[in-house]
Amino acid sequence: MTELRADARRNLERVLDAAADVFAASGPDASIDEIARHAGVGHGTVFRRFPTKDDLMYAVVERRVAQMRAVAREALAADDPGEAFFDFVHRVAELNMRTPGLHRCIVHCGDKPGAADLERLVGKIVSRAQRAGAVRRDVKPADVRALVRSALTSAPPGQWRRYLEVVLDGLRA
Amino acid sequence: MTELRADARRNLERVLDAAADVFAASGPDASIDEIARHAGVGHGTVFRRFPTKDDLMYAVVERRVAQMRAVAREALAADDPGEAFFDFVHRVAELNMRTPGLHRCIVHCGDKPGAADLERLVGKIVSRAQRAGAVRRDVKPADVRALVRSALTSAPPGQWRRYLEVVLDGLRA
DNA sequence: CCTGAAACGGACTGATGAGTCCGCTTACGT
DNA sequence: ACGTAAGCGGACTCATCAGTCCGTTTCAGG
Repeated sequence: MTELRADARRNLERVLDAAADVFAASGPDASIDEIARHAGVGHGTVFRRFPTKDDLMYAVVERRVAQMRAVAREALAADDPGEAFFDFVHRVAELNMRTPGLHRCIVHCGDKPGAADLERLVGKIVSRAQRAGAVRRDVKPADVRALVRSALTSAPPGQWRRYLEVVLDGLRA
Repeated sequence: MTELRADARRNLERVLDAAADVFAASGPDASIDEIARHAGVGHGTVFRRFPTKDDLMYAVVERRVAQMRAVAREALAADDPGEAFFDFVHRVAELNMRTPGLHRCIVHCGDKPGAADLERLVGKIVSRAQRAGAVRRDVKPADVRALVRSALTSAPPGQWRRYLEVVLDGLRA
């Protein structure tokens, strides 16, 4: 069952690549038809591998979530908890704002794929920074995520760094 | 032409009231059919008065924008510029968060209706507060609006006051 | 080769929602 | 009261998009 025919595997890759491109460009509203066209296959082919549009989106989003987990693990290994936290936020923001459409897909997915793990890591980063007195104590990790995310998505193109600084200033103890 | 027949005027009011209710409950995605049903008229009747859905939404949004203008004028009349600014933001937030759906409509409208005027008033409030040293100088009125708005819309139900405080802290000089 | 299973792709369905049209109804001036 | 224009409402069109189905094509093992 894991053994796909050669053409099938090729098409599967094409679909995933196309989906990454199109979702990155148009966000979660991208249509399956457009992705299929971009991949050079019929949309029936897409649906055979991914029964629903969300399934396809999760597959694309998963890669990004994995990257973020890696960044989070690095932050936990760093020495200064406060610096680690702010650096982590900056790096994740940088990662996501390179493809704002994909970022909106992550939001749309409600963090379904490998989110629990990432959530746990972020929780550690935040509470460590709070214990070190670098971050105000009346916020939870979910609050940090929501606030940062909203600053990023509401900023006009090219302005998100400034907006992020404002929110991060507000988060300092 | 401005003289509507009595039944027409009655229906127009019903439509506007229904639209206010439904948009407040469901945001900009509310369908014309639902509004018409809620008003007890056919949807043809709605379209006769408001050629497009956006026209109807603007009409509803206009009322709220007028309220905000009034609050802004009060703020400009206050003595302490810094206090006036933060108080203004709080009051506008309070106003909008009582009907989050309508708030989303305002966002959707991109501030089309009477926004220029409101924009101008807010500009004065902000720069006055900046001159008084209460607000950081590297933000423009549009930034304030975007940041506050994003904090409000991204907060979980009941949490928006906390989120607003974080952003306002970030905006202080 | 040659055959059968796997894969393909596009026609089709079904749902939704904006906006149009027109035959019927109703207000209101005379 | 009555004629008519304003008003009504819902059936209809049109577009979009997710998801299904099935006749045809293509791969791969013997």
